[in-house]
Amino acid sequence: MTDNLELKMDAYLPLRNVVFQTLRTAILTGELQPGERLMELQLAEKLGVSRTPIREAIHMLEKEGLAKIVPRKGAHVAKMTEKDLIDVLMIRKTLEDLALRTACELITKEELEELEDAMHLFEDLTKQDDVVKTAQADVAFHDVIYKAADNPKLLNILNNLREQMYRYRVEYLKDSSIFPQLIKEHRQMYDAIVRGNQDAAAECLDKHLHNQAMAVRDIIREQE
Amino acid sequence: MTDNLELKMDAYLPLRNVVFQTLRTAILTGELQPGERLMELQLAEKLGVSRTPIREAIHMLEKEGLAKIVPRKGAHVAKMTEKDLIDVLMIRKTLEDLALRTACELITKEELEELEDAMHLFEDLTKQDDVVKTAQADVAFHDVIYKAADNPKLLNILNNLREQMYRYRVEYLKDSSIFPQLIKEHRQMYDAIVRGNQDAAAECLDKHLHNQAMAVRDIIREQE
DNA sequence: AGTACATGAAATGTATACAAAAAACAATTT
DNA sequence: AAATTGTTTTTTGTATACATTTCATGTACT
Repeated sequence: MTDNLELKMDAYLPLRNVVFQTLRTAILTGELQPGERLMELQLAEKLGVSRTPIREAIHMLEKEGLAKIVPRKGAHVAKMTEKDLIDVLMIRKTLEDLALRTACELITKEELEELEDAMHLFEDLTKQDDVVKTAQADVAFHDVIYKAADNPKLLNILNNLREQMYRYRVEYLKDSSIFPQLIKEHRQMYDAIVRGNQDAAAECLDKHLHNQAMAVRDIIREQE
Repeated sequence: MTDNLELKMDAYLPLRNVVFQTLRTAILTGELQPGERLMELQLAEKLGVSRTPIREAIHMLEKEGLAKIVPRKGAHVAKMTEKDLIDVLMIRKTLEDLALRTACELITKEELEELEDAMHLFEDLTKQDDVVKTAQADVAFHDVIYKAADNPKLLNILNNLREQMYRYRVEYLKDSSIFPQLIKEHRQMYDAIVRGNQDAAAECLDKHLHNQAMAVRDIIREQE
């Protein structure tokens, strides 16, 4: 339930993209909650545009797994059940493992430096109190790894899967007591990658994902 | 280049879905070729509808990886480079392995029968001369396996990835000399699943995919 | 000749109007 | 009171009109 969606008119982008980004952020931050209806006219009036770009943005959201469209009924913010979570996790685990191992083989010196920077940035941000930025920094850390795997399709799928869990995860990042654990996991993963030790890196990743999963599961359970 | 697209008015479906199916089939059969432009007005006139459902159908095609949209430039049928093929295959290999192993654990007696039926149907169709039906039967065989894994998201991703290669693969199925090999691979995979031997099944799958990949690669190379 | 710029055609982006379906509500019947 | 039907309202689906951008062509100027 929200009243103050507002467009950030980034000049030259098609309106549908601006609307998409606006709605996406609203969903990821929980401003638009799972199950909430996405009505075209209502959103169009709220954002001051016509229905057309709203429709197209909603279709884009559906592509990302953030909205569900039911023909002739309308759209709503996608809900995630515990079964969905298990399914997504199984895929993520498999693909993140692939990405990580590939990255271990292909990563360049420059990318290793990027990874180190991303790690430090995350650590610094945990000391401040900005959940959104901290979450973004965490994403950025993993992104460096994904990108090093040099497979855009894989990157795309992983981002999609991650995003579906992301909005539940923001909640979990509000609990700052977990930061030390996250920092430790990042460092272990970084070290393993530097050493080129795929198995060790994969093991870290597995734990990291498992922890995330447990946290998200708790939040999903609460919601029901 | 095609002139005779025609809508199959399946009564109660939203027009966008009908248009989507029409265009999808045209792409998968090669009627609309990789790189060919998808112009809204042109398609709208050809199919006798307005631009709106065409636009929405094109967005759906993009979601499936069959079309590429460039803002303010328009859309075209997606092209696949050799690098794309390698990337897609890496993901497919990983996820099909996951699906197969999960299926080995979860598959029911009924589904095993379905799998056997699908296998026989494929074998029968290879004796006739309908490339499209044969290809569909091959898809159906693998679908039974995917479905047994009981993970709709995984099913969805795998279907998408497969579809991206499918239109190149139709060409390759026209060469009927490869049928014996395909039949053999299906049988080996079926046997391995019946025995619950995950490793053996996975090995079959690997070969199966490898063969497909080589064939698609050749076709892609020809196109350049 | 070659570059820059103007012009026009064609395509996509957006808004709006109208049609059709679904949902909400009221009235009536059982 | 519950169920059913009919009516109104809301919402999505589709068509169309208008705005903007892009691309190609052609012309003027150096």
